[in-house]
Amino acid sequence: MTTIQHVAKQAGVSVATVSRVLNGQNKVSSKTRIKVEEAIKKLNYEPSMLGRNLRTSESRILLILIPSISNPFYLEVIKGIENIAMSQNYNILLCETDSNPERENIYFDLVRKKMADGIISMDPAVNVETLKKLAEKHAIIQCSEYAEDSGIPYITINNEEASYRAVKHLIKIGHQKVALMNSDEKYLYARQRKLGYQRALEEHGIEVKQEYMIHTQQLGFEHGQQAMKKIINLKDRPTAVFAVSDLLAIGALKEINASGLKVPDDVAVVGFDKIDFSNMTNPTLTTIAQPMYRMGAIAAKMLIDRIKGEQVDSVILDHELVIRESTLG
Amino acid sequence: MTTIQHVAKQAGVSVATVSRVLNGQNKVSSKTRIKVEEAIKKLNYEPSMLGRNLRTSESRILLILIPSISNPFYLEVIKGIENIAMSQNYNILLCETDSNPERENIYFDLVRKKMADGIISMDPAVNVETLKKLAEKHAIIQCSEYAEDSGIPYITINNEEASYRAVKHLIKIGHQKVALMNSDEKYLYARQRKLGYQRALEEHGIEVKQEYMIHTQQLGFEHGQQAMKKIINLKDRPTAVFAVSDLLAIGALKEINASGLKVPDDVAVVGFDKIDFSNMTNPTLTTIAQPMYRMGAIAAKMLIDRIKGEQVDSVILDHELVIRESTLG
DNA sequence: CTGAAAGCGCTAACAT
DNA sequence: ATGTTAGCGCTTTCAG
Repeated sequence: MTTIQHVAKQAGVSVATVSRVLNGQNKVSSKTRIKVEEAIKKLNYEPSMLGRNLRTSESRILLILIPSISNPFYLEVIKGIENIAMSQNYNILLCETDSNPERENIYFDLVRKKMADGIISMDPAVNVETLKKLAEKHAIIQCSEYAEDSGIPYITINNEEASYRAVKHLIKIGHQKVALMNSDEKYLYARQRKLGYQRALEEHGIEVKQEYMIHTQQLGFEHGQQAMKKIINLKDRPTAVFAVSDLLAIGALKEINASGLKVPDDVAVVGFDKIDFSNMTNPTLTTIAQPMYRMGAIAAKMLIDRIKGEQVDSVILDHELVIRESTLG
Repeated sequence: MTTIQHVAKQAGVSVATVSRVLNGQNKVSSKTRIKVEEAIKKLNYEPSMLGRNLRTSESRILLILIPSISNPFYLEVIKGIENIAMSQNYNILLCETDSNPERENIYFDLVRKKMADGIISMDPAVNVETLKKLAEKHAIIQCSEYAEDSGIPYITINNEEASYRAVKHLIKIGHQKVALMNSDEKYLYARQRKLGYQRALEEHGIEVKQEYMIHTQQLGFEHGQQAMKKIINLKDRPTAVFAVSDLLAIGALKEINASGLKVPDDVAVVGFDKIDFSNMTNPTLTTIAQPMYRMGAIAAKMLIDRIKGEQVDSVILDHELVIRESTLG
């Protein structure tokens, strides 16, 4: 392997000078710079990050914690993170926890062991206590999902408001019997979206029925199908469903169809996230758009600032209701 | 920061002994082992990968090159890679090239600079010459897409055969006018799947029409929609479409629907990959199932073996035709 | 503007 | 079984 030593010898300078050229420091005369550059080219030298990383005591790796790689919502956020990270010479390690504490701990170890410089946590199931502990010594940002009083900076949207608007839209187009397809209320976003749902109903004098609020274990198509099955079998069947994830909503669409009912005539459906696929279903899905890319980009910037030792403030981003066929007519 | 030195001092042993305990070597008496473990716990010591990595001259990172993170096909493969990698204490760096040579080069630099120990390339658009050059000094495996005579080990399925079976199925259920929705033929898999398409037609004495073979720039819903628009407007409209990706097929489904035609009665559709979505469409999509998870797992094993300096052989995996509603009736 | 030298945290001969 | 020591490849004072 060619090292900085070889280059120094070849160029007839010291390793320090080679290092200076490598790092673009201007304290090098153009004559020696050229000598060094020629040596580098001639020897086909590639500086090793291993040496540099040890010396500078950084890994230039950002860790991203997501529950599942299968949810397109995260993918779009990741794109935002990635672009900012790359532009600042950071690389990202995608860590899928499957909401499994054991896996989570393996990933946390990565930052403890200096394999990563910081964490963007998007996992609702993350152990907040561990996270807080970790945040004492390491740079951490919470993205989308967060623990309110953890003291760890976060970026998110106003879930309660978004949910409120989705349900209000359903009420406005004439629905009185609106079901909520929610995920487990141990997650903050689930509690927030439920609050918005309730506020919209109450504001219009509609009774909040316990049996209209269905919970799913996870956010996947199949879970949406199963939950929809329950809703369809309700004795006073709802005429509209607000699902807290497009994946659930799409599963619901499928199930409604399978049962011979029509969307939106028999049951209207609203999803959440505006994933690409939500525009490919038949009918297309009304949904809440989150600025996923921007959320990721800002989260990355926040984290890098944090790594640099700066103080950063939490951020709340806007959302938008996108009306499509599943609530039309 | 607590280092191995501190632990050694605290335990009253040498750093070598601490290192031995850390790496689970059995050449340590249980008495000293306990002393060391106590010191570690007391000092809350976490070994730094940075030091170890430099010393052992490895990064324990595997680089995965994919064209786009948005195609669920890759996600499933990645899960397979990830599981094997984690079990062997490797981490994976997901690198999305967007089929952009510039980005590709940035990622290649990561292995040149010892930031990664090896590469699993899944990018059809990869620069084969660069890859070959890189493979001289670094561990590389090609996954799914490959360059035939590059000398770089690969794992894939028999694309020609898979395509042949898909088209044969369409012919068997009565279709004579079968369109091929292919991607750019600069990609090997596109050429192979075209070959299978042609073979199936020829075997049944059906003329291969140039205008029945449509090409898309990328594998996305919208590209499938656009391509389907062209197919619908053909003067002798095909009654069946074989798309080389589920994403394209789902776009096609959407477009057929939008034009007022019915699947499968007016147009039958077959996709490729069996991504999760393919079972959520209406109607559900007939498709070729690839063993994505297994493909990833084996690719990871191959790469790690390669990193260890072992010789590995290329692998061809099985595929399967999954018949669903889009070709029923 | 350049060089000498220290040292980041760890592992692995080699010696005992 | 344990300790001593060299050194992985790099950056960064500190001198000159």
